[in-house]
Amino acid sequence: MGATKTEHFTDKQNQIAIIAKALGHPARIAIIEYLLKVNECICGDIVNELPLAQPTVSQHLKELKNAGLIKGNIEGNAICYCINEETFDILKGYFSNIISVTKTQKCC
Amino acid sequence: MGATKTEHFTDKQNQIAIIAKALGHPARIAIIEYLLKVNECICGDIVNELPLAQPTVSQHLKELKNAGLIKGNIEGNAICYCINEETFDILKGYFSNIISVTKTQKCC
DNA sequence: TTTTAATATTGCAATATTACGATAATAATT
DNA sequence: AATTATTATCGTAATATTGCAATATTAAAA
Repeated sequence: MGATKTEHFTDKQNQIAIIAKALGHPARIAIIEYLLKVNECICGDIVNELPLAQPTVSQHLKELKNAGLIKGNIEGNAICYCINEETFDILKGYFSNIISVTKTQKCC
Repeated sequence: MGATKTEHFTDKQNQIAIIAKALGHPARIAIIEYLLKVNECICGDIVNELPLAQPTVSQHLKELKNAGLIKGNIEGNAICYCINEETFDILKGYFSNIISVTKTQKCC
């Protein structure tokens, strides 16, 4: 025991959870906000911006990329990172739907 | 090492991360979707719905409540749970802003 | 081709999460 | 008062995450 019972939930539930989980760390939120500010940048820029070591930043970037929240394009020996709008659209749509349903409900 | 460096990030970044983290598990997404379907319910209903033991469900409800995603009202010896729209509004607003900014950007 | 620059990966310690059996707490019911 | 119903808490094992030093990888530059 201890491992998440992924197989008992729907693909959609797992998809939303994976994306949300990737955003569930302040460093990764800070990376997203930094990308939003500078449009695009390389890993080293983020290392200079955040109070974290290079391997740690690299790991956070990997998780954001795996969840589809950012894109990384190789440019010479560096990698250019930027936000992947599509995945944020999925989230926005998901939460918009939740809000529209709750508007018709009355809470206990 | 091992602990998140919360103090190095802004309150807003930590707030969004805490909410996202609470949604970062398929069981908690399933609980939200069930509440959305039935409007309100008690813990035992969720235990019957999900393939998880009662203490596990109780723990997940606690995390959702701590993050402000659900509300729990005592009704006799049971507790009536329902979605807390306000917190989802925060998320929707946050992601809407991200999307509107990225629309003006060009990715690498 | 050696050096430099930029990232990724490995390995590991510290910490956090997940899940559940056992048990406690609380309030209604008998 | 004893029983029942409902939920929370405790304790613990299994697993996952976080962070970083050391090292590897890759491609440009000297």
